[in-house]
Amino acid sequence: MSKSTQREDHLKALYALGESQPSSWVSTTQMASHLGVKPPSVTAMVQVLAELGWAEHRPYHGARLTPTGRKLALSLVRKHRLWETFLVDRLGFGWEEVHDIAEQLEHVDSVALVERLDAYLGHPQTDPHGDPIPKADGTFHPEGEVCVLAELNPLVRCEVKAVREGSDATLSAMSAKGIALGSVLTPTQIETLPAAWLDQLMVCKTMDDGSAD
Amino acid sequence: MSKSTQREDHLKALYALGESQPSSWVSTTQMASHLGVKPPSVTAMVQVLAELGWAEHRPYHGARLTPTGRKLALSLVRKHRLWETFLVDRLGFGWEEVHDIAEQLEHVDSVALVERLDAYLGHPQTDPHGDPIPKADGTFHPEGEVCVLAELNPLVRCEVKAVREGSDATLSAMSAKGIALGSVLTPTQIETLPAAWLDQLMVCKTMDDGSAD
DNA sequence: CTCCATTTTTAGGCGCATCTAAAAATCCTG
DNA sequence: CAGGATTTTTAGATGCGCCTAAAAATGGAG
Repeated sequence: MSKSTQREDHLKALYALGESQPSSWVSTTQMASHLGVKPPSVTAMVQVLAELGWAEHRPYHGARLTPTGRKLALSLVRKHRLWETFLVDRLGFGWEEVHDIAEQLEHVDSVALVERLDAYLGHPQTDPHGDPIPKADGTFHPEGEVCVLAELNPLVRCEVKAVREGSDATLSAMSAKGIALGSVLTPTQIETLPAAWLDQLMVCKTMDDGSAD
Repeated sequence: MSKSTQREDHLKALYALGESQPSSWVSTTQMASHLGVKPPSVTAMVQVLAELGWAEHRPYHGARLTPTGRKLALSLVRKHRLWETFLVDRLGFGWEEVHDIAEQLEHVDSVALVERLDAYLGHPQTDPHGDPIPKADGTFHPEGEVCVLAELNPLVRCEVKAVREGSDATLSAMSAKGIALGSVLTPTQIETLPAAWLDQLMVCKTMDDGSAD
């Protein structure tokens, strides 16, 4: 709120249109129709974003995010997708109902809130639509990044990469269940595991079903 | 958001100052210092609220909510306190950190969101500061109102008023634990009860310790 | 390469919420 | 109850984000 909802919306539009497009310059007309305002309003706002160092404006050619602007846009996307996840996973909304509400929630200004929400939701990697959730530093969870099994959200096929703080007893119990480094776990399989293991198994998403090789 | 955050803030100020005061007329200067703006700004806004039918304005004497305005103000208080409860109970914030965040969240406009949040939190009757949370209809949970034990939030001393859907076995198990109509349950006691009972026991808050009579 | 159609920016206004300064009403004191 | 001190409202201006209409730049067709 403090930093102006409108600026944030223009920033997000610039990001959304810039990513999905071959040429990196986004026209003000495009942004205008995306935002539901008239082109002159966009021109004015783009000039403000340029003064803030969040965007470049090449008159009569279009606008483009600066690295700073991109980071800010990603933090908005992050907030939006975390809130959507909360609304669907926790409050039981249908995925098609949540966009407008998340649109409002994403403008709430509190770093602590976002980070606590992220932790509360189990550091989800994608939102309910399956779109990836940027991390706090503005990067994405790369395909194949290692995380704690407990934080794998949504549950997907994954490969065991390491075991943390495992006693000998735990390790043998795991191998008794056929779990070892390189094992592939399916969502259904994961749900049958002892809760304590979820914090010990380090995994990464995989397409490999573990049968080959 | 849609209805203007500022109007809502003025409405809330009017409610807050009007409730805690003997005379029902609130001066614009009071509101101004409460809101951190200058008196002329409040005058202007109060005139808008008056046109909307949310407040009465008696020039040079002060302002006062209409019944409609009071209902709107209560729905804002409701949202504020529900969000505070969420932030503390679910996200683990300290009670002193949450006011500013709740201040932003309360302006999010979605009836469905508030009602789902309320249910998710277990229909709490008070917020983390102990202030009562208005119900959706703008009334408060009266002292002594009957609710399901599962929805008693926060846990306080309460009296058993009825048992819902209890099989004979359940009822005798309850009496074995000393629970009957009129029994008084303490928070520590409640935590030891079988989870299933929480949905069956109808209780109301009480000060009575059940020993007399 | 010129000229016209299209896109984009500039110019000039409007509504909202705020401000300061000045005018008006109230209230308090003698 | 008169007059000055205080409170409150009115008047007029500012910043922000939006608009429409007009001017300027681009770019494509002949």
